[in-house]
Amino acid sequence: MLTERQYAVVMAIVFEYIHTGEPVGSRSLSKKYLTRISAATIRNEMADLEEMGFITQPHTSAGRVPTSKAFRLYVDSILEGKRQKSSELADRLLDLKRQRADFEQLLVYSSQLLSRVTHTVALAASAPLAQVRLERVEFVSIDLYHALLLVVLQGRLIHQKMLAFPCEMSRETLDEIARRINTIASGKPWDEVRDGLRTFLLKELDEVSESCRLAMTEIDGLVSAENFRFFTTGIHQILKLPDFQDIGRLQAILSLLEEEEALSRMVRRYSAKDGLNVVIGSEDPESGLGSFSALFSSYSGKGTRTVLGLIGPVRMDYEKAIAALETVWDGLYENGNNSEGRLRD
Amino acid sequence: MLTERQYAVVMAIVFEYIHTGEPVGSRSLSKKYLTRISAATIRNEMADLEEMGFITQPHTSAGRVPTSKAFRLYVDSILEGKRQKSSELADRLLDLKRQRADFEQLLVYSSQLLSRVTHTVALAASAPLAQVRLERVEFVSIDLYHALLLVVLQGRLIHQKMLAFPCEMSRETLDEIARRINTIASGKPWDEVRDGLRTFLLKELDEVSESCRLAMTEIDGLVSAENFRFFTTGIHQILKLPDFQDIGRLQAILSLLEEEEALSRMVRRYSAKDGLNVVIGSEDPESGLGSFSALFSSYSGKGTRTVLGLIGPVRMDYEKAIAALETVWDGLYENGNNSEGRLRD
DNA sequence: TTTGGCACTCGAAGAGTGAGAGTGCCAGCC
DNA sequence: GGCTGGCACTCTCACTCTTCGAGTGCCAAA
Repeated sequence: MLTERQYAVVMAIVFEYIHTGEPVGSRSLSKKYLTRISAATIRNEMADLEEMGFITQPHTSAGRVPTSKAFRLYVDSILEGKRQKSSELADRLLDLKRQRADFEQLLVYSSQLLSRVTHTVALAASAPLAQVRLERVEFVSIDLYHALLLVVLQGRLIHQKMLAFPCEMSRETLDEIARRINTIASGKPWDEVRDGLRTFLLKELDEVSESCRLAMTEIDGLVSAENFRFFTTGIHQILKLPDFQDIGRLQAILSLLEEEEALSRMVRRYSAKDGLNVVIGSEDPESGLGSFSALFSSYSGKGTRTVLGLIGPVRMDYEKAIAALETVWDGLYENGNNSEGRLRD
Repeated sequence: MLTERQYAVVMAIVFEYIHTGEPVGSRSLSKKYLTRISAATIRNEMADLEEMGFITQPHTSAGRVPTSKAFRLYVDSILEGKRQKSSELADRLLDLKRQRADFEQLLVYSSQLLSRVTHTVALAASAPLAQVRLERVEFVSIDLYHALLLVVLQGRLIHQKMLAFPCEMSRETLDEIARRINTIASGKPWDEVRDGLRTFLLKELDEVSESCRLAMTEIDGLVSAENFRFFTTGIHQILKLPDFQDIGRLQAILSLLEEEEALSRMVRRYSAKDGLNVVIGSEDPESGLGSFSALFSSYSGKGTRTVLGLIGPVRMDYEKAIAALETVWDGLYENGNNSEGRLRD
């Protein structure tokens, strides 16, 4: 539906706008990018493109600003092509991996790295999948009234909760409870076993039923929801950008970043399918991104869903940002079996 | 060294400045606060006070702005008196406590509450004391090459680390290692046992020495440093304040909040003694607080040091903020044995 | 020692102006 | 028919000038 020339004009406008932040005029386009077409011709094309919704004018007699539709076109064109990996970034990630941190920690370090390199807010998240399998349950007795409940999930994912019992619970009792739970539930997807387990326990283990019931509801809360754990870094990075001297826009994004609930909804919505996704804030007012864009790389494997993302201004350097995210993401998962947080070296 | 009247003038200037944010003129002082003294007299006093360093003029023919010296005077006068507790705040905290969360979680909730009420950034931190006693060490075997190392410290403080072993480690071996460590080290302050333990282990447990040595260095890193764990909330709160429409100041504080290292240094420096401390940023340029002030409430008990704090603009409502912090802090620790994160109800 | 009065200072806000960038449209050219 | 150069028009931005008001400092009188 776009002629080749119109496409070229849109791309040039987006490119120029990303690099200057100012409305783009026909003359500068003709001079810098499309030297074979005159400014007047570009003006005509621009009028059409404006009608089609790719660009707008902040006011008469100003240049054109790309709309989210144009950004989408631009981003898709980048995603289609191949990006060059930054070998420097890959090296620095390798350094991180040598520090033998666990996977979650590595994820945090990676996001810090990303944030510094791209001058955006980086976001890392991991969540157990709903259908994750329960490996086993274990109690670590702390004193007579307290125990640490460890839920070991598939893929070495561990959730834990300190439990307070209303009555004395000996180590032996706890071990026995854990043994019984494991006999029934180990190896099964948690959402399948949960209900059966609860009724079983409440009926069979009458002598310790009160504590058991308590423990059960706790376990429930631990894994039942597909809750992301979030790590964000680099808020100060976006303050450096010339775009956000105006506080109002910052407020929106900071509220979003501090509100795990909203953040979780946003991430779940836009990282639904594995791989790299680009969300342009103004494309969907309900995203909560406002005048920001986000990139998400996500992957579901053995029990966990992992997301690594960037949040930056709509006119961020997508090419660089996408390349950086891909480089880091691939670095995280490369060496085959190293994925899923394996710690072997 | 200040006459009674000079003192009154300083207090009135600070009070008015806190509530308006504008330089305070002699006329409005005479009208609003010191009705028995004429503006001309106040002008004379102001000239003296300026010489003494309590107030400054942003430019000739503007009102006076209090300096950190004046703020300090004001804050001290508040701390001397008694504040009224907000019963609403106390009630909301009680609600939180009923949710049976562990102490650290409760601390986080409390700080969120504080942030909302005072419109400042709230900061919660907890750290094991250097001389904390080791209760015991436990390994939870995950698979042949991985185990979760749990270090149980005095006061139910738990540190943990996922360990990767370079060779197979059976559950029995791990239990044996833990048993030996516990025999020697349990009940002793960690910094005392550490060195002896290391040499003991490296010599005695030769057959599993490589893994042991690894485990030991990990334990070391877990407790050796007095590392605060930080939780901050409410960054978006300070964006609402009229003072910080200027990005530069925000940048300083956001960098500080995102840099755990610097934050830790700052907190350690200003919450050295138990109780409530007020830091006025401009009083000490090295604080990193810039044009912000901070309140810290801190307490060291059975193994942990806990800090709850607020960071707000220098001209924050200290009276309200101090009262709020005190209310929440007392709420956290009241009911005697409920302190230290006891979970009984 | 305190007070009223007066001249002076300075910044904030508003109006006016010119420069510059950009557009839309028209008429001519390939 | 599509492309281009030219021209009139529009709108913002930055700058200057002016006015207004709040506030001071100082002096002389009570």
